[in-house]
Amino acid sequence: MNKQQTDKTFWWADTYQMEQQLTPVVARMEQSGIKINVSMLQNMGNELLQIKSDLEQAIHQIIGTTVNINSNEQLSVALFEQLQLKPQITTKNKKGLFPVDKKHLNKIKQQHQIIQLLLDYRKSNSLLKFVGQLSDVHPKTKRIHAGFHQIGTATGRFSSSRPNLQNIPNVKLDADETNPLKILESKFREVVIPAKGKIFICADYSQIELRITAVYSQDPFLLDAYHNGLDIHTLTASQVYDSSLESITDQQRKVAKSINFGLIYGMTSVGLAESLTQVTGKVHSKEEAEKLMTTYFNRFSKVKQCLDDLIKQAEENGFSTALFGRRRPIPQLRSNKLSERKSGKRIAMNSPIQGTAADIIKKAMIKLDNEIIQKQLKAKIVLQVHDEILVECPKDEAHQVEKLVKETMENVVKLTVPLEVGLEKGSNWAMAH
DNA sequence: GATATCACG
DNA sequence: ACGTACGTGATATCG
Repeated sequence: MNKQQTDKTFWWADTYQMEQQLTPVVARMEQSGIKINVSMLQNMGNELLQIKSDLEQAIHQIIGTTVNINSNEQLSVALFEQLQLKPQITTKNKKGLFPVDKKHLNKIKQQHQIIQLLLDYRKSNSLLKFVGQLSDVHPKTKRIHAGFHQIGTATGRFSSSRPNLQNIPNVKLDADETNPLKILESKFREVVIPAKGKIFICADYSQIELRITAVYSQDPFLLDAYHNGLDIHTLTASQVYDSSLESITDQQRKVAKSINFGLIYGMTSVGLAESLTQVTGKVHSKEEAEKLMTTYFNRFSKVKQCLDDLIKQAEENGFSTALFGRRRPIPQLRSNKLSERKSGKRIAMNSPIQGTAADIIKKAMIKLDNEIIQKQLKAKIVLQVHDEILVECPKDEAHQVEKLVKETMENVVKLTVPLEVGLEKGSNWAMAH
């Protein structure tokens, strides 16, 4: 390491030091691994194989056995040329074919019974891949030891691989759910279990990125909401629709929630319209989304100002800066292509927010792990999923560790809005108990 | 190796 | 007149 890197004045110093402190924490996390209920997973796999082969047979019955369902090219030809289904989209893809992605399939679902079969086939296929990945356990301990990569992402987040434990399906079932695939999907976090005599404590930051947006913008509505524990989406709806908090409908709240998500992503009218269409099940136009955005930014003018500032700073510097000094170069801002520059602007709005959240949870992991060691507890951090930490601990430690995790995460940094942590305990990662 | 698809936050 | 939400990893197909 050269002298410049250890110099406190070097811009990377704080972030670098934090990453160094985090390294042993990650090492312990990887070494601990996490236990899998292998027999349950196997049963799920068998059930899925059966479902998949039934679907395969039904689909081939309709379009003929020569078609490879996994080939989008062959599938597109089969649907739109052979079966003569009417595409609900004007633009073709690069191969000159109509797309067969989930979004488009959903639009043409009413035209033919085969579409639902295809969607289910894809789902069973996708779930079977998780079965395969989670089966890679140590023969003695039945634990998988995934990789967690503390550096490497553009924003400062973790990534996970071999297997990726940060994209395990997270489906909460409605009480009246009967779809067997949905039910199977909801069981994937149930096969992730603590060792004998231990339990899981799952702690997640509530809306951490939106809170960071409040900190960055110092918008009075957002600050007020988080200081007084108001429902942020309902508040947003009441501003956008100019109505009282009590009169906001479920639909209006859903719209507001999409706006708040979009905010963090540097939303566009098309992106918002698309998200609204997904969330509400009704078609929403680009123009409608544009009006919503205009109203939103009029009401939350400091948010608008803050996003503009983030862009301006990134354009001047060539990089974005998160709250604790983390930088991300954004060369797209100096591209000759308009679409690239626009993309760069969205990155400039999102990176400081996502990056600050990443730093906060990293700091919390360091502090929590150190506290655990200092107090000679047997608890272990076993997973991190961006705004969530999963701890495995002996049952007799549960009470103490629960409190420690929550307080550590909530107080690891002091911001102008409080950080709130939700806690769950359980005998598996689904936490349904 | 690029592209598409699909799982997560 | 464009092309659009941010960040990841795994897998199958196709050239």
